[in-house]
Amino acid sequence: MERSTRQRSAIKEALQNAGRPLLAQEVLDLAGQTVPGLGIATVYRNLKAMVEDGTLRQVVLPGENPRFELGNHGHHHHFQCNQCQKVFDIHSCPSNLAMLAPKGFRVEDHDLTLYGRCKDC
Amino acid sequence: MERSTRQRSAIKEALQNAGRPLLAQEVLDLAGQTVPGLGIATVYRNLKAMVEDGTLRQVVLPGENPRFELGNHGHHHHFQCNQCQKVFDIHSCPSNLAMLAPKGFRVEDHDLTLYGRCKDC
DNA sequence: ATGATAATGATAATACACTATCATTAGAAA
DNA sequence: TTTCTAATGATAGTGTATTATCATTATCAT
Repeated sequence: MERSTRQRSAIKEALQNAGRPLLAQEVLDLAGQTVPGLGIATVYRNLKAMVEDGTLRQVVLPGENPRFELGNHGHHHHFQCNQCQKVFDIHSCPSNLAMLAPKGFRVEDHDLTLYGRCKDC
Repeated sequence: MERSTRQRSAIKEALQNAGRPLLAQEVLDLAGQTVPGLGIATVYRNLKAMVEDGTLRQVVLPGENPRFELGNHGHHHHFQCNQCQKVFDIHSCPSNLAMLAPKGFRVEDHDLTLYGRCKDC
């Protein structure tokens, strides 16, 4: 992570352009259009490094492989399309979730995933 | 699944007594107290069969291996303790989640996980 | 432009949850 | 109790996402 490379730029650009969390394989497919021959090892290496330095954040949905999105978003949730399986950001958030927990349980955080049809499906 | 065995009974009993979703390994640990020598293959075999016949349901939280709980609960959500990692049922459910989705997205279902400290931690 | 070395790409290796295999054990019908 | 065979337990095998290895390439300070 000391030198700037075409590969790393293409990976970050792919995430920016997509505007939604991408699987490692999706990153390879998209960034690979900019940098032909891009290797999957390079994708994993850079995704990992960018998560560690805070550039990216991992998005893990139930039963799914990790996805990656830019790390400069605030707290938000996700929507997964039942048809195309793509994941989208939802920038609103329900309140009062803490009161759902049983007595004696302290709520510190939450994860919410909505499922349905995206606007393209 | 045609004969009744001590192993299968112990597995189902472990889930009933726990009253919360268990990992396959947790099922082995608990049911293994009733049936010494219980094998992990038997646990997986029976969990799979019981999910298929509806006796059990799989509970998958983000980044976690599948857990199993009795299948006769209605729609509900889960709470995971940040300390002991155990998962508990939450039998209430927030409403109006559908309105969180962007225009053009149709919401059909949702998953909610609360995180924090359970009453024992 | 050159040299030092970080980064890449191909692919072998790893990790690990889960499944298949198969000899042995044990339900349950007769 | 005998017999048939489903079920079990030990363990080898599998699938697959991710990581390590290493020869080669390309960045960038000089």
